[in-house]
Amino acid sequence: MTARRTRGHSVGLTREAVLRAALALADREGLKALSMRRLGAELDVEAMTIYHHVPNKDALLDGLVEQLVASIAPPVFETPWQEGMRDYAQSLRAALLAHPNLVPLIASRPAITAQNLQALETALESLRSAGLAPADALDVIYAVTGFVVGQVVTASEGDPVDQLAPLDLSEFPLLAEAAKGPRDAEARFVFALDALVSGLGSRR
Amino acid sequence: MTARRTRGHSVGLTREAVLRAALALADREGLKALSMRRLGAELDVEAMTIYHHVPNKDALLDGLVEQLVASIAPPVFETPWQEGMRDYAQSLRAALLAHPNLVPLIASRPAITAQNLQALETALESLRSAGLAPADALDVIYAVTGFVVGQVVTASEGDPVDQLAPLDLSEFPLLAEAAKGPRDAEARFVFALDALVSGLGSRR
DNA sequence: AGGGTATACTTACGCCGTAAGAATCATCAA
DNA sequence: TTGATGATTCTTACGGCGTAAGTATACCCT
Repeated sequence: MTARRTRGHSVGLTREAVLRAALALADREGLKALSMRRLGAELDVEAMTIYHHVPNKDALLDGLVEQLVASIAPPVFETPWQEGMRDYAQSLRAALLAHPNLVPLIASRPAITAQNLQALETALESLRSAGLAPADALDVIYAVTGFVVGQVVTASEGDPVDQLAPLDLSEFPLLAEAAKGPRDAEARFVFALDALVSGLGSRR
Repeated sequence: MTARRTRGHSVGLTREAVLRAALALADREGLKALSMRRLGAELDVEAMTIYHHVPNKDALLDGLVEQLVASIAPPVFETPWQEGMRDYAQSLRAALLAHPNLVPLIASRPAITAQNLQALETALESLRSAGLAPADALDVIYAVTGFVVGQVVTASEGDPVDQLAPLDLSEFPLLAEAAKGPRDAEARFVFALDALVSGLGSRR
């Protein structure tokens, strides 16, 4: 009854379609669910068909992080550059939090592609007009990028404070007291980001 | 000829021995090589035997990160606390760099155990005698820990500057200029760490 | 009309994590 | 001494994985 496709009939698969479906699947069901067979099913195609658009699974995963990194708006800096740097950090964090299941991927594969290098170069230009020498600018970008990744990674493992509930709080009085505050992940991030950026500013 | 063991003969396996062998294998051949069968071979035991000392593979991986986190010397803070915080960051970084293959693990699983919470509580005590209120102290520890993880994670993906070689440098003049400096990963880390810690200090 | 090329499918191999159960050993009570 | 009990290990098997190799079909250009 159903009009089953046969061999040779193109279904119009493209690398972009594959990556989009992979991203959707990973977002929806997690990285472990993202297998070639499962992704094939999602695309209504046999697993091996995907290999016509992506050389292997690692390349597919690389494609996912490349897409995610590319989705970040290229930062623009004015004088002083601190505010632009905070904006950059926030949008990087937002991009990561938009796809929490991909965070472990980001943390384990390089995201250096020609396009991303171009964005980096543009940022360096922008920072130079804001008064930062290229070497210093690179250090600053590097510091902030790593910082954001770290904050997101450690926070996405679950806030330590949240894990206190099932434990005996009385054994950890200071922790219990510290956890009383209304601080959430966002506030903590802003607090640390402000500290880092202001520290970077006063140092160079 | 060889004295082959048979069923029932205990080989004296313990959870600790399993974790040690797993760590050694992951260090030597990477996370992908760390399969239950392969680990069994390493211990001269069938794969299923391992399940008597560890409920499943995820628990084994959790054990690895728990061990790694526990290997960090509990930080001690005096007045002012900034120097102790830098020491803590350095020893955390050293612990991570000592097992680079585990970094993706750290980045994807919680490391909250009773022992680690105890270390955290101790650190909070120490920070309070150094003049920091518990809530602020927790924020600071949280900021620095995430920062270190992020620096290690992004740096262990390979320095972007190192990846420039095969590319056309003339397209990215500022990047090329910035890469000329003698900055290595260590120097970059210290630079960013100093900025963060001093920023944290001047803020509270 | 016919051959080349792109696309998709099929089959198969060697891995993986682990559920279920059988075999052997050490210990101890009767 | 014997026999039951529990601890420890090995064996077998299942479903899933990534992907190499080969096959079939459809479209396009001459």
